[in-house]
Order: sequence, then C-alpha cells, then structure tokens
Amino acid sequence: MAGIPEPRRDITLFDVAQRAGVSLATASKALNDRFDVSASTRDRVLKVAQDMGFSANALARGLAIGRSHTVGIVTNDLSGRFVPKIMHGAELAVGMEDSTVLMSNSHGDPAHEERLVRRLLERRVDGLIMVDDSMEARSPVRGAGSTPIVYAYGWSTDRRDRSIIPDADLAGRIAAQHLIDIGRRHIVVISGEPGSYPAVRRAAGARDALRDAGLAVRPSSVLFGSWSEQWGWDAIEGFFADGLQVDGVVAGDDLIARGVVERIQLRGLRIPDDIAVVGQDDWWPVVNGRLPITSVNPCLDELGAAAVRLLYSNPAESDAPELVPPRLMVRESTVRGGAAAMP
Amino acid sequence: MAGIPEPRRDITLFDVAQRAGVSLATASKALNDRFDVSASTRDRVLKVAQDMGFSANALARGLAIGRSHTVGIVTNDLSGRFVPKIMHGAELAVGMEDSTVLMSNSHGDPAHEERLVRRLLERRVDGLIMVDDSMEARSPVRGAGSTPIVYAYGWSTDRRDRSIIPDADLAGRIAAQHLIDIGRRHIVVISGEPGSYPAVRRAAGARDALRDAGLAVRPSSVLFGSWSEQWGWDAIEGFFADGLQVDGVVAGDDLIARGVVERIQLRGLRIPDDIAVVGQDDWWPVVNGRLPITSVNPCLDELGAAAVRLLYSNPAESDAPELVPPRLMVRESTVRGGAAAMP
DNA sequence: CTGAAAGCGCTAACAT
DNA sequence: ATGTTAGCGCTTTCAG
Repeated sequence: MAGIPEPRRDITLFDVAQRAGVSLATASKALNDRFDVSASTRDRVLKVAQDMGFSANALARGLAIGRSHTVGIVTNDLSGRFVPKIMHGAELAVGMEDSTVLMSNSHGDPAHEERLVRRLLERRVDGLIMVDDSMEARSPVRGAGSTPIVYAYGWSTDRRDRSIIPDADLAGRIAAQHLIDIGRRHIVVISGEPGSYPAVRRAAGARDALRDAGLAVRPSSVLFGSWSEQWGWDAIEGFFADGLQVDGVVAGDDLIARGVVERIQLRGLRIPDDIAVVGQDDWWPVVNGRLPITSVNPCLDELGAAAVRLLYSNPAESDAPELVPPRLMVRESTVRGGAAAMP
Repeated sequence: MAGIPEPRRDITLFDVAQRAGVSLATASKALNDRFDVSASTRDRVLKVAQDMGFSANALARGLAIGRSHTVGIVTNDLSGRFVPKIMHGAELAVGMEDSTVLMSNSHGDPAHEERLVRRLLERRVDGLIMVDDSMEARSPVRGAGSTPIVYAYGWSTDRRDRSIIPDADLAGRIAAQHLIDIGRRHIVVISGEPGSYPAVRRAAGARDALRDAGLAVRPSSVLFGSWSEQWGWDAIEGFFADGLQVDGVVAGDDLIARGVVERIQLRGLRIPDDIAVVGQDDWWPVVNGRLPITSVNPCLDELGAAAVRLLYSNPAESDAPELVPPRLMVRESTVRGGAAAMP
C-alpha cells in the first residue's frame, strides 16, 4: 500500500492551495476547520495536503496568531527523583492542549535559571512552569514580564504567585491513619531532615492523626534525622535500645522506611506482624525490594498536570499554594498480601 | 538600583531601531553582532534594546532564517530510570548550541509516538533524538522526512540510521576486571533477563575479562534471571547451596547486586572481605544503601550530549551504533573505604 | 462561501 | 557603515 507520504518541509500552504484550486485563505480555513468553508472544499484541501505531505509551519502560525502553543518548564533538578514524574504529568496535560513542552534545567544555578527563562520567553512560550527539586519556598522568577507562571513542588515566596505542591500534612496523616486502621497502637514517627518542610509537615500530619485517634504522642516518639537508610536504621535501633514498645513506624520517606525495615528484619522480628512500616514518596526502586514497602504516593504526575491546568486557567487570585492530595499504596510492610488483601 | 527592565513582548525590533535612530536592518545586525556595524552604533542599539526590555521573537527569527534552534526529544520512558539522565545531558549540550529542547513522551505507544514526531516536525525542529527506555533495537521512525534523527540508548534496526548506546560489553568487562584486580579468583556472573541485550552483552564482557585473566569460566557460574533484588538473592543462595566457592560477584544490574549483598550479609559473611560485589547502572537510590555498592556508571549524561553532537555533526555514514564507554564507581562492596582507598 | 491583501517580527540581499 | 526592500509561511479582516 502507498501509505502516507513523508512530511515535506518545503511544501507550503500556498502549494496546497494552488494544487487544490483554491486561494491561500481558503486553504488556511479548511485546514483549521473553520465554518466558513464548504464541506466539499474542506475535504478536498485536506486530501491534497495529505497527499503532498504538507506539514504546517508552526513558527509561521505562531508568528501570525501571536501564540506559540508551547509551555516552558524550567527545573533545578539535581537528583532526578521527583522532577521527571512532574514533567511527565505536565507534558501529558500540555499535549491535551495540542501544545508542546520546552524543557530546561538550571541545575540549581540561579543565574543560569534567569538565562533559561529569557530564552524561553524569546520562544514566546504561552506560560512558564517552575518545577523545584525540593519541597521548599523559592524566590519568585524575575523578568518574566506578562507571561504567566506557575510554581510546582517548590512554591514562590510571593503569596500572589500561583503555586501547587503535594499535601504533606495529609500525607503524614494518611500514613499514620493506615497504621491505626490495621490495629497498631504503639506508633512512632521517624521523620527526615529537621526543619525541612516535608519532614515537619508529614510529622505534624501523623501526629494529628494519632491525637485524633486518642493515642498518646510522646515527644520522644517523633524523631528527626536525615533522608537516608542509615538514619532509619539508627532511629529504630534507638527505640529498641530504650526498650520502647513499637508496633508501627511512620517513616519520613522511603529510604528511611527501608533502613527501618532492614534493621527490624535483622533483629529477627516479623514485618508486618510485629512491626508495620509505612514510607513516603512511593519511589519504586526503594519501595520494591524483597519486602515491598507500603508508601504514600504524592501523585506527582497529577501535580504536573494540575500545574498546566492552572497555567491555562484564568489568572485567579491565589493566596496560598494549591495542594495535591496523596494516595496510599498498601504493600507487604503493613499488610500481608498488600493491597489485594485490604478489606 | 534600577535593574534590568522586564522583558516586554510588545516591543519589537522596529521600536528599538526607531528609538536608537537607526534602521531596522542596522538594529538587526547590531543585535546579531555582525561585522558590518560600527561598534558605537552596535553599543547604542544594544543599550536601547536593554532599556526598553526588548525580547527578540524567536518565532519570527526562525521563520526568517528557516531554522528553529530547537531539537526535539521523544522518549518512550515508563520507568524514569535512565531517560532523565540522558535528557539532561542532551539538554545541556543543546543549551551550548543556544538551542532549546522540545520534549515529548510517547509512553511506549507507537501511534502516539508518530503523532508526537509530527508535532515536533511542525515546530520545525533542527533534529530529532529518539531516546529509548530499554537498551534494545527499535523500528526506525517513519515520516520524519529530511529532518535528521539520532537514536539514543535503544538503536534503530536500520543500520544506516545513526544510533548511540552504552558500551555494554565494556561495562561487563570493567566490572569483572575490577574484581580480578582486587585479587578475586572465584568470580560468578549473575546477569539479568535472559536474551536481553544488556544482560547478554554485560555477561559476555565479564566472561571475556575472566578468560583473558586465565580464570576458568564454567557455564554454571554465568546465570541469567531477572532484573530484581529477588533474583540476586536467589541466585547467590543457589551458589551457597551448591557449596561453590565464591569470592566475587558480577551482577547484571544494581538491583541484582543489592539482593546479592543482602543475602550475603544475612548469612553472616563479610563484604567485601569474603565476597566482593559489583553492580551495573550506578543508580543511586539502590547503590547508596547502608553498604554502598560498587557499580559501573553508563555515563548517560555523556550519552545524551553525544547524541546532540551527532545530530549537529555532518550526516556521516554510520554502520553500527556508536558506543559510549562506562566508568567504574568504586564503593564499599568491593573496597573498604571505597574509591578513596583505591591504589 | 471564497479570495485579495495586509500584516505578524525578523533577516538578508542589494543598493547607497 | 547604513538603509531599502523583499520575503519567511501563515492568519485574518474585509470585499465580493
């Protein structure tokens, strides 16, 4: 079969119009499916365009209509943990708008970020999404002029800017509530870097859940350390050393959870029977070890998509970052058989 | 201080020219730093442009010169393991060319891939980089017309297409050689998915190194299974059960290595003293556990950058995929103190 | 319903 | 060294 001819950059709308025996204007209307063309001419033009391998020049179109159908994403990602998922969600959502993503990575250098923003503005992006590596406040972009901006994962210190971030409080609450639901009563919180937003908020959320359930929350059972397996290991070891009874652990993230799990197993205790453990981030390389770990998924693809929607929506007044709710992923570290076995 | 005024989309080169008291053409030349303008006018124009917040319209420029200074990257990434690093390398290299990356993700759907390619061609990308999720052959892109294409990580089945991939043979060889160098003589290979390119090539490379070193390579000491911690665990357990003497393990990837490490530790053997283990991919969440694992880094950022260079280079005749050499990262699983302690 | 013509903002010969 | 002019390929009034 003949198939569709290769797209040719050298075929212009004029060529198509000529071959179809209509004017340039009519051809344009036909291809854009406007109402002021008869169905028959429209079809004819479409067919000719197809046959000739016509590929519309988006640059020319953008120049003419003053809109590029393109959104710029600039990130400062270093670790490659969260950002790819966010980007992916955004890219999907942008695709729905028949637009494309212009990507850049400042690699954490503010000067370079400025340069990248400038470059994207020259490309006349319809909007800018600033995706941060860490869930913390950041100074707003300067020099974006009238181009709309949305901040994702990290948020702008200027409260008037629109930002969208994971709901870390809820994430902590969900994790703790899950442990409560499966009957745990001696729950400790082993959170991350002291003072960091996700560590603090997740711990606070967990604490709230415990309090609401009428469980005692000793200060000594809410710990902060670092985002590492080692810290998880050390922290749970500390509880053992103190002879504290523990049957559930809310970990600050998956790495911490993994450290906790390994220490518990080495001690010969059973998971989840003796102690249940739940992590945060649902980062698959960490969470899918030999003993799959229950974790709270921050739904970063949803966050990326939401950022795009926010960008394309009316520049509503914003006063605080929008929150994306997380989702619990139940696995063996809390329930034998995982989600399949859940009530 | 006043600072630089915000970029304004509504200021055109004409406005700048007028305000600077020169013609449009001269202003253009000045901004593009051409030789046929006096230094003084150039500086004046530049200053005026600056002051007015002029931001050149890349769409118009692209239309005029017939080049968009943009490269399209389309990937089929699902896992988010390798692709982000490759993209990042590419983006960096593209930035050097003062260009930008248009990103898309087909999510593994060939029909969607076609659509994305079409969209990028309409954007008049200078070239296309197809980044694959897995190191395997893929069918060439159809309908890219005269736009140059480079395949990265996965390669095109059409040998005339240009492809660039990690040197998997060398990766296996380097891993095995490292074990030999630190005095191991009873080395086994626990590779990944049987039949998969990286599993086969890495194993082959390791085998070559062992043979070259005059070590016996029994078929039974080169195993294939799956890319998982569980497989690593099971495989090393098998060797123990058979009573086989082992003092070094070349793992097919980091997950496998990690499973091996954990099983060894649980058995009470010491790493690296009793058994040394080396992984592949150097994927940090897996490799930086409590016992950091020596691994072969495929230098994916370099691969991404090389893809860009290939794209911008002359369309040289290619006959086989270009290979990117890997780099060994020495850690505790083979040398106490890691790289710092290396001779 | 269709077409002629005037841009969109910039570059590149080609004069001057 | 500077200015004039004619496009780049498309959209969009505005007449017919």
